[in-house]
Amino acid sequence: MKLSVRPKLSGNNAQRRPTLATVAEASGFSVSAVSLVLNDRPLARSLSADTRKRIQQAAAALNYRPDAAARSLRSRRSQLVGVMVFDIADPYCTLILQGIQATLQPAGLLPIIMDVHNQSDQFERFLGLAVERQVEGLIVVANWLFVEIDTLRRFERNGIPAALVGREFPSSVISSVLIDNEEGGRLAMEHLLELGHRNVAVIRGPRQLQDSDRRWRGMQIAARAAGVRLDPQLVVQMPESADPLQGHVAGADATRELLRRGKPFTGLLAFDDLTASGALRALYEAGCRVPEDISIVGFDDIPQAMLNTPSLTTVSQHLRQMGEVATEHLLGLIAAAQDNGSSAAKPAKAFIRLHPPALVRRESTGPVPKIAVGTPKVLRG
Amino acid sequence: MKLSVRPKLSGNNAQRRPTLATVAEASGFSVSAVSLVLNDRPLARSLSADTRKRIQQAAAALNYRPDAAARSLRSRRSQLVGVMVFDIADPYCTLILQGIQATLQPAGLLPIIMDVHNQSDQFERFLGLAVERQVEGLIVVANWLFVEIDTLRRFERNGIPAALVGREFPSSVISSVLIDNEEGGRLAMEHLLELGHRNVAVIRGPRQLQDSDRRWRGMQIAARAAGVRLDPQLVVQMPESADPLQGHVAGADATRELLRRGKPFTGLLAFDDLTASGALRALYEAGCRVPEDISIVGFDDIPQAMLNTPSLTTVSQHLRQMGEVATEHLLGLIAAAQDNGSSAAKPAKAFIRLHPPALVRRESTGPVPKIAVGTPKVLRG
DNA sequence: ATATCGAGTTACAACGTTTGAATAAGGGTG
DNA sequence: CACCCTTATTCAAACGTTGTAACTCGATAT
Repeated sequence: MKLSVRPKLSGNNAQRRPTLATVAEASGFSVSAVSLVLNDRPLARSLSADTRKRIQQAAAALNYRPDAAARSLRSRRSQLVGVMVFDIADPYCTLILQGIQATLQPAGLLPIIMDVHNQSDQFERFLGLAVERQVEGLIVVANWLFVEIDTLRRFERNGIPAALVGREFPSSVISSVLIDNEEGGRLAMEHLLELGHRNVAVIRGPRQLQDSDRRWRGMQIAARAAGVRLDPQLVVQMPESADPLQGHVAGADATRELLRRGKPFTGLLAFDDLTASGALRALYEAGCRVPEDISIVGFDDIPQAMLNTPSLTTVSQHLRQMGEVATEHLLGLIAAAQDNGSSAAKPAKAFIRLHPPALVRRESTGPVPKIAVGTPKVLRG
Repeated sequence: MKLSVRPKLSGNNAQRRPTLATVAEASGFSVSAVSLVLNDRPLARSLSADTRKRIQQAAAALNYRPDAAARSLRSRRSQLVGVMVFDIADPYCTLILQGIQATLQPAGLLPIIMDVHNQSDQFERFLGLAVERQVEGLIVVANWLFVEIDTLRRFERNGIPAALVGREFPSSVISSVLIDNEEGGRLAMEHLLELGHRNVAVIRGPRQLQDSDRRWRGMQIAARAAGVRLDPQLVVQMPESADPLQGHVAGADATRELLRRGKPFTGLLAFDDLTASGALRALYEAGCRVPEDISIVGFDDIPQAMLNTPSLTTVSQHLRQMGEVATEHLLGLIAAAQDNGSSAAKPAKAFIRLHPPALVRRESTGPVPKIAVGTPKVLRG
């Protein structure tokens, strides 16, 4: 072992992290051999067992860790996946994030999470970053994202595999995983109908959200099937808002509006759980009890739905699972992109996966009150 | 312009992303010149204005973006900061995260967020990843982190600048930013005392959390100062739990226990907001009204505190701000580490910053009831 | 004796960027 | 005209990895 062969390494004792060269020197083999062994490449099979052992020991002794930058540069694989959420403070997002992270991890990929806060400049910035970092894929949690559809279109160009969660997007390239909103709306309405409610109020979500219309359609279908008429007087529309947490006050406002209109109702379908919590507040102020006087159903099943008093009956989106499904799909896309490389550019047709919702019965719904029409006190008589 | 000089570039039309060489070829200057100009290096001043313009135009035309991997490799700066949270689904974390992200962004640093889920193997994994990715700094949101203190100690070794949020850590290297829990406890207790409450119950937090004891101490101090005795019968202890969201059920259980003991009380200091929401539930079940019968104070001021019915009076931690402060401090550490390089290793003494809390008055507290001692119905008579 | 082989191992050229040193062309000055 | 000083520009060597091509060195076949 000629120790003075690499004066730079032995001389420079400003203790840098060990590199392949360090391990090579320590073990007495070449850099190539070390790389082969530590990556368990097929070629490493042709190295003698003893060599492999010595290299591994040396690496362990030095606590060697490959440099991700060098590796990405050389292998053109960043091991990074960009994840864009519209607002990380929204509980809706975090569960999906957990699903994404859990699925990415065994694949050896690291998520780069970015909160774009519904701002299109942040959106641009993130796209730029994603390209610079050479992310291998992109996941966008987009249900409450108000960025113009056109900006999303930009994804298609750069050719990076991408998946959307919570929003359908007409594209030949980008797939979507989202809840079956129509079915969810149906479930919610059916639940109230089964409990005997006939006067059902509805708080429709903001118009810019795809979800709003679909849930509403599902509710209508269920009502029609049961031969129940939905009184237009009992339907209110939430205003547009860029902040999902505003749902609470919007829900309270909408409910007060309903009460003001004076039309009696015993059931209330809120756009989502935050809306429902706002409704709870408004009803509480008005002095009517849930579920004794009025039953409320939410949507999403965010963790807080369980914490409300009374806890919310809601339509579960299985958010974590949706994150998992989207990520699994993305992993497939990434693998495909890696494979064909320059061969037949098989574009792996985009698909849209509607995730089945499930009704979660909790305390905010109950049988229709027997006395009178069960309207709140303020409306009786 | 000799087009065939670089056959590799012009021949290989499997359209890769443009590199410096591409821009160089297009503009007719050297790679060095392009690099100099695009990075606005001092040396670029010596290039003619015309040259600079042409290079910039070429880069823009090609939509050139530097490759982060190559750049990190060469410059030994990853532009990455590792951010560890104990549970990304905890609203406590997400606000801090927003503060971190907002502060990191103008500094050109990208956070790598990792949810370690209170598991020590995840913790290890993250540390490994952070080293591989050569993160320039580390932020740990650690208030509800149960990893043994020893594992945290490992941070000190690797020499990466680090900051903790929400937990004090005896270290000469790692700084902490956390709420002044004692002051917070004091504020909460004083608030109830000012409202006239004399029989105040307390739900103490899990023993493993530093926060628990300190808040308790602050409460005691305030009580003593006012000459009010805290009845041990009115103090309950939350069990240990690795899941912060469990706080809700633990809070409900603790409150039921308080009611069971039969000692009348009109005020209740909960460990945190989730605990308080659990208390709300238990009191609701027991048929007593908040704040008419009993006043409740939470801690943290998570967004959901506002959404409760009634909304929670609580002690605000200014979570976003704490994230910002910790990050700013970390940026300083990083800059220092970059500067001295091999010169005097000035270790930038670790500091502990106690963030001042603030009482937020909402609906869950009110004046002590006049009738009787204001005990819940079940306890009266 | 030489050609052939395969097992074991290594040299070397990338990947895209940065940067100190080097070069080339003017433009005075002695 | 040899000198040095700007000004404008490029060279070439890294950074740590990876993977292909090539090299040794015995052993076996010709």
